Amino acid sequence: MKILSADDDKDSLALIAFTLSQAGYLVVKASDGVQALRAFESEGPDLVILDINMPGATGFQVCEQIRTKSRVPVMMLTVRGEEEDLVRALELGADDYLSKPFSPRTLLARVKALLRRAGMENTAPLAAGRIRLDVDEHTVQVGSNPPLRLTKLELRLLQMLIANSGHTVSSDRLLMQVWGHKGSGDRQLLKQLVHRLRQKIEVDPAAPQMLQTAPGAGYKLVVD
Amino acid sequence: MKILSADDDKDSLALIAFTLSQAGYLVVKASDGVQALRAFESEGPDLVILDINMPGATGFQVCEQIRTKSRVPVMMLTVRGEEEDLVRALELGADDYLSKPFSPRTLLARVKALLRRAGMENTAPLAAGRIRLDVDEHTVQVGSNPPLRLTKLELRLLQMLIANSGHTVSSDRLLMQVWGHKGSGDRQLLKQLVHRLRQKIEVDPAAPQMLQTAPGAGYKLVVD
DNA sequence: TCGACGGGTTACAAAACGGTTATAACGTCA
DNA sequence: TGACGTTATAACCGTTTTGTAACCCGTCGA
Repeated sequence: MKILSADDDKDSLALIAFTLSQAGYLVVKASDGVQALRAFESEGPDLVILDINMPGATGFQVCEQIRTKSRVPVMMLTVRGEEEDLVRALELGADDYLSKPFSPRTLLARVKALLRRAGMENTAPLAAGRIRLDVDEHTVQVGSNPPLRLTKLELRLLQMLIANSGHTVSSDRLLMQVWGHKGSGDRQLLKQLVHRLRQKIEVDPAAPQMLQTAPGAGYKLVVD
Repeated sequence: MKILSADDDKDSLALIAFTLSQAGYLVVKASDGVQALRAFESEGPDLVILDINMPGATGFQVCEQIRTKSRVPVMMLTVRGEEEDLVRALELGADDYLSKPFSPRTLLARVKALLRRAGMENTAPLAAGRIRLDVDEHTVQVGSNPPLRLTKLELRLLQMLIANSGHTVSSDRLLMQVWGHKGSGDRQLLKQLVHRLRQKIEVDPAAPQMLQTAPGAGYKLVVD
């Protein structure tokens, strides 16, 4: 498990790196925003920890950049009392925050919780019932039918539904997970994507068996 | 979702209650530590917000008491610059803190984050007597009957009634909780919604057993 | 006895929702 | 560049949900 930590305060960075290393994580360090972005590109970490106040590019900018291309969990470090910063961070798509100063124990607990929530810890068995998903190939296989190619968005949607198979996932959450933060509120996008996905995976797209609608709530994947 | 807020500063308490109510939470108020503990016992809130400086019993004491019997998320309110307080609060088992003064937006963001972290956001198995509510699916199950689909408003109403099951909830309170500020004063909306909900969940909608009227006051959910 | 009031019921209109289709914008790759 | 697959935006339709108004019918006090 690889974690990218960016902070311009050497001591703080060292403490974070030490704590996480002790816990068995591989830590990549960056001491400013530009470095952080470069490291993000080259290392492809599973989680990112960003200090808000950094030279080069602020944590906000880095977070925003990362969110344009990835949904990797992001934790922001704020200084105590700067609530405005915090709100902005969450709005930019950060998944959690931690106020300095914090204890190593707290940091570790939060990191673990984030990884668990993102479903990173257990290599997500991307299958449910008769549906098997191949993320690398961008394909699904339903039953013993030949595999179908999926687009990026279709794949992500199906991924979310499979991860919660049997339970309804709210439209808002799907919007958030599939499109990132910007998509929130846009019903049409989801409507369309669901429609296209149904055309591909349902036997009779007009009477969906697997990708069912939960009126007023969202959608759910029904497996036998 | 029920939140207990304790603060001896009337203005502060009112602001918190208003903000959270607007966001759809059910708020229980307390203006000192003793009240807070009593309310905690009787209401069983899903989250507790405690001001540190309170007469009766300080936020510390209340937090400590709560922690002896519950793992409910606790947020502490501190005044800026009192670092020792903060550390002590976290040591006593508080999950988060907020420095006064704070913006409503900030409060809401933190509360949501806390509930999310506690896994309360949608998995709350809301139930009272023979009634079980599935917020994700937008369904109720009465006894062993097949689950019924509820609309958004019906769900919210039932949620409020279940959260206070056995006690009468005033019409004004329901109006506020279900529709937000705009609905205040409009009895007809509530009348209608109650009627529709009764049609769905009551065996004989003309003689309601569960969703009873408290004449001149409001409605209450009666469970065996 | 009357009439105002609160609550229940009925009926209908307005708005929101979900599915569908069409079309435009965008990105990629030959 | 142009063709293609993908994604975004808009319009339309039928259905469900919600809002609004009217009426009914008890109770209660003048």
